[in-house]
Amino acid sequence: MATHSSARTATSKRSGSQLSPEAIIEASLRIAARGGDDAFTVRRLGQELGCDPTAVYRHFRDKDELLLSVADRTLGEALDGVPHGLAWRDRLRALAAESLRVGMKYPVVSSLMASRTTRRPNEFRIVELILGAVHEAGLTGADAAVHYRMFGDSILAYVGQHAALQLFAPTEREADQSAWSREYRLADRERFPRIAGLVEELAAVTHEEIYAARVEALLDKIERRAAEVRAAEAAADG
Amino acid sequence: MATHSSARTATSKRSGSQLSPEAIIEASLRIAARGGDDAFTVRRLGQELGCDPTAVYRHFRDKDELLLSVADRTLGEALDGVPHGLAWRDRLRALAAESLRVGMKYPVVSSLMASRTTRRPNEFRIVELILGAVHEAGLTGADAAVHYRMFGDSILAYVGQHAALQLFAPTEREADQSAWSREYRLADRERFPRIAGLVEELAAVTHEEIYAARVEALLDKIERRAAEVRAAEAAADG
DNA sequence: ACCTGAACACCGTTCAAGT
DNA sequence: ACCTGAACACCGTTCAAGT
Repeated sequence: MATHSSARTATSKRSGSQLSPEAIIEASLRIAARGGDDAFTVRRLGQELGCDPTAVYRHFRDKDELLLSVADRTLGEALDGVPHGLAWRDRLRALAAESLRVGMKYPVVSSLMASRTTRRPNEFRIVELILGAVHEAGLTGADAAVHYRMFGDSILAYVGQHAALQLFAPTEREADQSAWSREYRLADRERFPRIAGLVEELAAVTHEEIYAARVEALLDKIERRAAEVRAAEAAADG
Repeated sequence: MATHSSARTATSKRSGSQLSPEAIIEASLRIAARGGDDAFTVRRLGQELGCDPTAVYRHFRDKDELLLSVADRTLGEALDGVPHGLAWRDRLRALAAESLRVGMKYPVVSSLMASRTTRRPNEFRIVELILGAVHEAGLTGADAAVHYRMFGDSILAYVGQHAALQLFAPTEREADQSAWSREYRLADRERFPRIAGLVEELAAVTHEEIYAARVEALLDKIERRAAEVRAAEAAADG
């Protein structure tokens, strides 16, 4: 009896099952979605799994390797939200929207992945999707490659930026966000006439508007580049 | 004599001068530019200043307040690199280039600022510059505000993304970066035909090309939106 | 008035010890 | 074969004590 007493006091612990990479990834997603200061710490993960924090190192070389696996899961979740049968522009638009939605669901993950590649299956699927879309738009070869990177890297950066903001302690986030309606409202009209003249408009801009403008800028660029190439080829042929 | 012995053994310490916010900011810039794992830690800063690490808290409420002051200095450095007399497009292009250059000079700072505002003088100057440029492009009111945010936030996100990548330990950065020439080269041709077909082009894309495509996409968007508004106004007038 | 330095509550990770 | 838990080398920050 004495030998089981510590297991007794934490009845949720272990539940008889062995730890597995799968279980660790799923627990990571749960705590990442729950948010908070310790949204993705090894100790919090051990708590969620009901085991010693360091047990994770039996299944993943280090926390970074776990992060990449977890992140690839979130990429899959975003991908699954993109409907089939859309034309290239709507397909990329949907991918951008899903990436933001899922990214905000697991902000600690997307903020850490803003400049990373998972090099795992779901990333391959997303790359294939974007390459298919830019091909459908009319880009080939090096043009397709550059514009794929432009789109993919930008979405990653935007989502990571949004997510990092959400991770902030509410008080600091508020200070950063309310800058437009507070500090900027007090800007010296002599030195900063443009700011002074647009103070109301600057305070009224929403994240949705900004994200839409960013995504549309990228889609427009792909479309225009394809038109440029077509025009050049027509000129060469004629 | 005994009372001075500890000061003796560290002759570079204090050098008689009081600590000041200025001195702390400049020391922060020096260690941030030098890079490394402890590029911006309180302990490393104390070492650089030749004083106890916690002395910094006499002059800044916390590390975040110091970060914002340091970041605003880097914004000023970027701004000073933008030549006068350029037309709006070249002015924004120059700002984007200088932001990247300075951001990579202090990667630890720009990676931390990717989703932040400093709410300090040099940020006001940059906002004024961008607003002036979009106004020159032909945007007014809410359009000017949204497209300013689109441009400003995107540059911040791109530079932060680049900087975060550079901060990585070389081995991990290499793994992430070489993905295109390693993992992706091994992609299954059946499942990922687009990737397989563009493997060489994907591996050959440079950061400079990607950054140029991203920036030009934003500039094009501003120009096209202005043209749209002009066309709508002409239609309403005629 | 300002700086010091021990201390606290955290991190990720290692490793000898358990089972 | 796998997990445990003490320990290590770090963080940012607080606070009583020095000068």
